[in-house]
Amino acid sequence: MTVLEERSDERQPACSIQATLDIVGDRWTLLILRDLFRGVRRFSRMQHDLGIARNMLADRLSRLTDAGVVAKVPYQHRPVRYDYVLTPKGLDLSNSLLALMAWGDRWCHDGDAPTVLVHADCGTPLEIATRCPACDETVSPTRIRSLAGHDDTSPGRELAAAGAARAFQQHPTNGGAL
Amino acid sequence: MTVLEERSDERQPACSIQATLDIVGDRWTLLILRDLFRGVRRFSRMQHDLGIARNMLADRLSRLTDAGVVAKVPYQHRPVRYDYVLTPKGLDLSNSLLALMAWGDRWCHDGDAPTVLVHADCGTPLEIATRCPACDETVSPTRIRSLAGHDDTSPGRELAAAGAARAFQQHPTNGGAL
DNA sequence: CCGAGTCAGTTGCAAACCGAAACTGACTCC
DNA sequence: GGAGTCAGTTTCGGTTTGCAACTGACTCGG
Repeated sequence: MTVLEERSDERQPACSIQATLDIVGDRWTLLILRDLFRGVRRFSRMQHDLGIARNMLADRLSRLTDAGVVAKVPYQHRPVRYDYVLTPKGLDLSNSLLALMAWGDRWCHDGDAPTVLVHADCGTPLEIATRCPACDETVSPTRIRSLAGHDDTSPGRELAAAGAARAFQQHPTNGGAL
Repeated sequence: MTVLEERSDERQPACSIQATLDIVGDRWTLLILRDLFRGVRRFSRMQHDLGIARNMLADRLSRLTDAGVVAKVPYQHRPVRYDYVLTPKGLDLSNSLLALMAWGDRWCHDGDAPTVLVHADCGTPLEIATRCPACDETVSPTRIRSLAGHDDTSPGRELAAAGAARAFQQHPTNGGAL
């Protein structure tokens, strides 16, 4: 039992972030998914791109396949050789990858992104955002509240965002990136 | 040198996803950030919430502090005890966390989210989306193209999304989540 | 002022994880 | 038919992880 699956003991039984990390919460797994999104489909190509050990790659791909995130489609028989392609479940991770990438662009590369993602229809650089469908506007972290889904008791808790922002203001000496 | 920092050998020197993962690409780190977003600020509370070993927690918090994602603000002297709060850099990770959470809601809990995030101003459940600011619309993964930022040669590559979707259609027998 | 309790963080050690290299089949190409 | 490629699997030693116990430095009640 590896660290990737051991969380079945469920300390936070119903946390979706934990559930997601149980599947993709591993540096190699996320980098493999990045490669898949970029169109890399072959074992050897990924191995070369990532510099990952082959046993690790084989292990991660089979986990992803078991999880239904990736599917193996044979491109050759005897010996069977597979392309690894994203399933709909895997494609749906694009927002997550994009959000991580956007953060890296902003904070690790001073905003000048190594690769820019643009809208295929008009060429405009894309952005990722939390939105309120009713107000039809982008919502800042300070305007987010969490609501218990079922078995919790606190309705409408303030997320840390606002509080943290306040607390942080009071100590402007800390934090490198201010 | 841990797995968290060893990537300075830079196989993909300018990949923002890799850069991001160098900082937060670790299951504990992301769960710690989740707690911070929820308003947990004390060492002992996090330790109890997460079930993480204290040395791990101390290590991760000091990494996050070094990275400027978290700041320590003392709430007591002799002995100095700290609140851990998100810096602006840390707050900016909310989109990433939300995207991971949304994915877990959809694919690990059949869509019935354990916790729902709503707009503080109107109570509407939020969504996270990739958007084109010019077209003012949500962009699906298949309509995304990648553009090299500077030192690459391939302008306007098709991301895997479209191709993978096609390839996957041709083999509808694979993949658990169809 | 004393002893119990709490809290943040460190140290020791066994277990789990990781990656390099070697190995295995089963081709493909000349 | 021999060399080369490809997708893994196995082996093995070093690194990392995490539990448990320990260390300071308080706080609190009396």
